[in-house]
Amino acid sequence: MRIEGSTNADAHSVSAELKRKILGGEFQYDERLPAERSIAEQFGCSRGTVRAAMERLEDLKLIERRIGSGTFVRHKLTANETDIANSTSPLELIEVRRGLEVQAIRLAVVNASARNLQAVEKNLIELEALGSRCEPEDFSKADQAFHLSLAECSGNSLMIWLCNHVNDVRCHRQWSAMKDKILTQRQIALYNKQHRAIFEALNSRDINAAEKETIAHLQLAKDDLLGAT
Amino acid sequence: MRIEGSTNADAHSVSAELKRKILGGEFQYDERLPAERSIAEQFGCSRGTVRAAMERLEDLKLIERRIGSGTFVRHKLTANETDIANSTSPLELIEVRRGLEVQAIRLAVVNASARNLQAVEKNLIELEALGSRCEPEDFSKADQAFHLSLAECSGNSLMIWLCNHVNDVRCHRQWSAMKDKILTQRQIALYNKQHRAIFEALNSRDINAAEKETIAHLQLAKDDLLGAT
DNA sequence: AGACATTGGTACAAAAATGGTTGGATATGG
DNA sequence: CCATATCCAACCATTTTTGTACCAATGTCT
Repeated sequence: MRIEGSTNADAHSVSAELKRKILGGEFQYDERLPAERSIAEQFGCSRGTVRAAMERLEDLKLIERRIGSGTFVRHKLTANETDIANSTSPLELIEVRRGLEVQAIRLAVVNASARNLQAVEKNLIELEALGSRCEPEDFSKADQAFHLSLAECSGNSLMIWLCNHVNDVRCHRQWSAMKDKILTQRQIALYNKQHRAIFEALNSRDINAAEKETIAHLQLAKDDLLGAT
Repeated sequence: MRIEGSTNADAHSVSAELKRKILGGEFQYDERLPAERSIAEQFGCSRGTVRAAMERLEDLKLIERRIGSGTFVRHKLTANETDIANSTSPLELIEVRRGLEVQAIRLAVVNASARNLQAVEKNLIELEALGSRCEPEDFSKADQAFHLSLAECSGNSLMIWLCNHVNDVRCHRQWSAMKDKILTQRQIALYNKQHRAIFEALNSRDINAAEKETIAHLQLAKDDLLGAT
């Protein structure tokens, strides 16, 4: 298990995270990245590990490094990254999730194994442990993990695949820009209540309650989205 | 037989779950899986069991293992969406369509333009013109076009994109094999009645009727599928 | 111009982590 | 009883990560 921030990270996860931040626009073009030693401290790993990750990104032509100066973003995307993700608005995303995840929870109630439920509960507990004062970024990640573990319960490969890819969209720019506005302490607390309710319904195999709670959850997310624009 | 011990897992269930996570995209291409020892702990089984499961996945060319480095996803199938298609059963497909298309029709009732409705009607007329004696292959194509034009009405680009790709799955092997059994004259006539009902509901902007008819349509398809196996 | 701090680049050895392997103990079901 | 499967505890070979030290280039200050 890779847990961000709190524990050590290997070269793969470091490069993946940096890549995500660059492609997601968190690090703008031509911007200088933090120093290697600084990133190492931030990830809780050694400088050598960070350098290994950097070499990967350099091979991908995502960054350029200059001795004594720093590391700079030099990405040339457009071709590969102009996928559906970037042209999808957060509102469109919620509408699709409402279709997919409501059906997923219905299947989950029927098909979830004991192990599936344990995984969901684990993610739920981690999510709740973050508390309502956590960083929106951290909450968003844990929230995504929770919802994906719900999809897992469906036992339907196609459903899982779709939920995974649809949730990837959340990492992109338009959504990132709104996270800070929407994910206030108050809303996080509300969301967590709903997460708990969804899990309880699923755990007791109550299909109607599970569906109702999931719809309520996505409806709230949609309302928050509309309120923030 | 395997009694569902809540914690222990045998090689079969471990490999099945890992396979699902790979196919579902939770473990993406080129990503490193958790270490064997870590997976063993997670599943509450021994490392040997995990290794047995891994060997299965290696035989299936799903993963590649490197000493001292780790286990990596080598599944070209995750690279594009047509591959998940081949490993999706018709039943799984119907379940996903039930999620997507029901939501699509709800959005369609709200958002469909006059031009959208004309396109749907055109496809519907063509479908009906085929009659109930047509080739299953031809009906399937026209049916697909009709359903895609419904998705178009949603005005949600992500929804349209997903419905397009999900419907592509129908062109593949497992589905093709069943077409001839299911698409009898009698069933084609039934399906066409439902198509007409869906269009009428959409055209008169009756969201509840549209949803009800769509659910009924997919339910019938599901029942036929179950009956044919 | 010169001193100094900061940056990435390099080298090397110790420590840790990883998959691969072996042998024997312990069930479980035929 | 045997066959199969699982578990456990080692050990091996390889790779990765770490820690440390130092080098070279750059930027900033006096």
